[in-house]
Amino acid sequence: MANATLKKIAQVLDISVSTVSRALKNHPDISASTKQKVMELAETLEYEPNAVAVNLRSKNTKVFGVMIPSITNNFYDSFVNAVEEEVKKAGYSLMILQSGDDPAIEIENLKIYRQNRVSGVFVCLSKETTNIDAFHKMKEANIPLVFFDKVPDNDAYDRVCLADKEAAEMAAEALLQKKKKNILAVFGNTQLSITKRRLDAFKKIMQQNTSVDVAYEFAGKSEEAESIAQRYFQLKKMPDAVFCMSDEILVGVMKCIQRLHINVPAQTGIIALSDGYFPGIYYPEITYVETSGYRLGKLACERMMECLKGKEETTELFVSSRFAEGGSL
Amino acid sequence: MANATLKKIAQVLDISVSTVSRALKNHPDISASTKQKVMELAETLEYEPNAVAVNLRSKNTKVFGVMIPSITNNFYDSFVNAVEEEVKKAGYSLMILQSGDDPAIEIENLKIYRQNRVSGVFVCLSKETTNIDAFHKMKEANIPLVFFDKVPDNDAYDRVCLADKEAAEMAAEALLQKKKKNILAVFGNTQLSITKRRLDAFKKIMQQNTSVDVAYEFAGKSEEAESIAQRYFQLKKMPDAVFCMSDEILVGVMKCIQRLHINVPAQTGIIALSDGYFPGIYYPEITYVETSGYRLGKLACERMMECLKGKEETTELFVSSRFAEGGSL
DNA sequence: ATTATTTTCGCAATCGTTTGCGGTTCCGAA
DNA sequence: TTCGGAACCGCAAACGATTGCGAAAATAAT
Repeated sequence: MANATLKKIAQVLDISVSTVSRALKNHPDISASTKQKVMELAETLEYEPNAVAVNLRSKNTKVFGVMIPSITNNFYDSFVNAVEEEVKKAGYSLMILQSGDDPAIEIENLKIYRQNRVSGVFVCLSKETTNIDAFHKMKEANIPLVFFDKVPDNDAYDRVCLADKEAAEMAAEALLQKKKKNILAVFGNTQLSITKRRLDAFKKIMQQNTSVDVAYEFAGKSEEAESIAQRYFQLKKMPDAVFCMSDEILVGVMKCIQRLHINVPAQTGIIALSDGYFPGIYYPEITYVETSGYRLGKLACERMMECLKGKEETTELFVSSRFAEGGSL
Repeated sequence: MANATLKKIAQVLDISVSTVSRALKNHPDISASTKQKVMELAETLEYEPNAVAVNLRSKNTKVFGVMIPSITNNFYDSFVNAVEEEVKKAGYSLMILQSGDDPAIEIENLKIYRQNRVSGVFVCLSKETTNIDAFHKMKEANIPLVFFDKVPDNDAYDRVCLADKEAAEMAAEALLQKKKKNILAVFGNTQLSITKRRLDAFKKIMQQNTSVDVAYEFAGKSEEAESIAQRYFQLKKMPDAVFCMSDEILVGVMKCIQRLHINVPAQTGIIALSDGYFPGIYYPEITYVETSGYRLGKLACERMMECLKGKEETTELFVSSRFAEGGSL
């Protein structure tokens, strides 16, 4: 008998629904014998509480929203993976929606989250989002928000980010230490704050060392990174090292490296900021500074849980970086 | 005023809750003037229906479950991507749970889906699952199930699969057409039915042509594929082509190719079964037979929608394959 | 003016669960 | 015998929305 309810159990035993409810929760008001009977019947009827009804009454759905530009992305994957692992321990589930980097869909999605009364939402902003008014409504609806990765420029929100500054600095210093003198540095979309932070930090280190020549380029997609690399590696004076701000860029650059049969690290060095998967698929493996989506997910969960406990002050938190030696520099 | 309810609107306008409900749904019983007032107030109060309450009453949550071994997997990603895109059109959302290839967690997850009264579940079985009794309960609870990719051997369930046989045949024939005579064919875990199907089809074609030498090897992970390739490419008689059953294997093989500086396709040809992303990151791009997670997702959705409409007969459906010319063969 | 018919709306039940409050029953103590 | 207090359980409201049915008011028909 699937879909048993408290009422059915009550009718069979000829007792009230409230007694059944209390018995199943081991409430002290109920006698041992009654509890026994109720629990046995519940067992044989395969009773399972209707979460929807429980949610309505408790006003707590135990569901978190996760909004990302696209799920087909290694970085977001590992973020989602971490979050799913973590919140499950506390009995929460995930409702994942993709924005497709479209602010209109983003707003639609927020509406869905509100209507479903999720307990909180993890948000990575789309590339195109400039106006974050829509997110205010969530605050009004008392739904905690934790931004990650692409976060708004607003101290009124909780944000967890990669330690972009630190990571870019580590990479820059590694390049200097290896005495690289003619560096191609490829960054992503300049609109993104993530790009700005990495770029600024990288530049700062480089400017301290005037004997180093750095060319800064920007690529929104792998293909652009590939053609940029193509251009530079056909110069008489080839770069002696390439810095890749992201996996996407690394992939593009490496395709060019393969095309031109450039020997790494003999002819040129490579260093990237990465989650760690892609650096491992090449030979030699790429030296990278880790920017872990997984650890970011864990951190975001921690923050979310604090929000649920009523923490008021908003903060910006960072996950630290780690240098991972490959053989490419 | 966030979290407005029908009741609040009713109180303000001094009318009944039912009238408010009908007015918002444009019910003919309600006068135009009343509708006007209700809708305006709903607008200013930013009323949004409580999906939880609606669900309880309608017994329809408009949420699908998606259970996969792990979300950090390109193939499942594109599947989930497709499903999310598709079901959103019909107003559905997704609740994603990972099994971690653990049958016990799988059963736990099914319970969560039942308690949340999801409208249906897309399931990819874990590698370890042998007993599928737990899935019977879903049928009893009247929750439609659509299995994909790793599906049970049971005609009582709906299944959508890649056309493994067809894809493996296409790849095999491409190898023959290119007059390859000494082929290394790397397959995945032999336990998986997906491996068996691909292997059988591939072998069948190859056996029709006795002049071709094929070495069959099996790798559960990228690293294993890499060391297998390493072994074969150090032989006096190098393979003149490699067949890779999956992206995972392709990545491992390609790492070896890079390590040994083997020229593709001059020294050896490569062909793979793949979703299409990884073949594009190498130069030359890898020739592959497409096994699209995305299209599998679309197909699974179609089937799910039919289940909701009450289709009784269960079927096994396949997504066709497509040959994609790279430059690696 | 009286009856018939619309138009317009409210009552109350329902979905399944939880919980404050009050009401029996029963036991032992005064 | 009577009172006090556990021990045990049910009533009813609540969460928010939907809907069949009946009722009042307004309009039309006779």
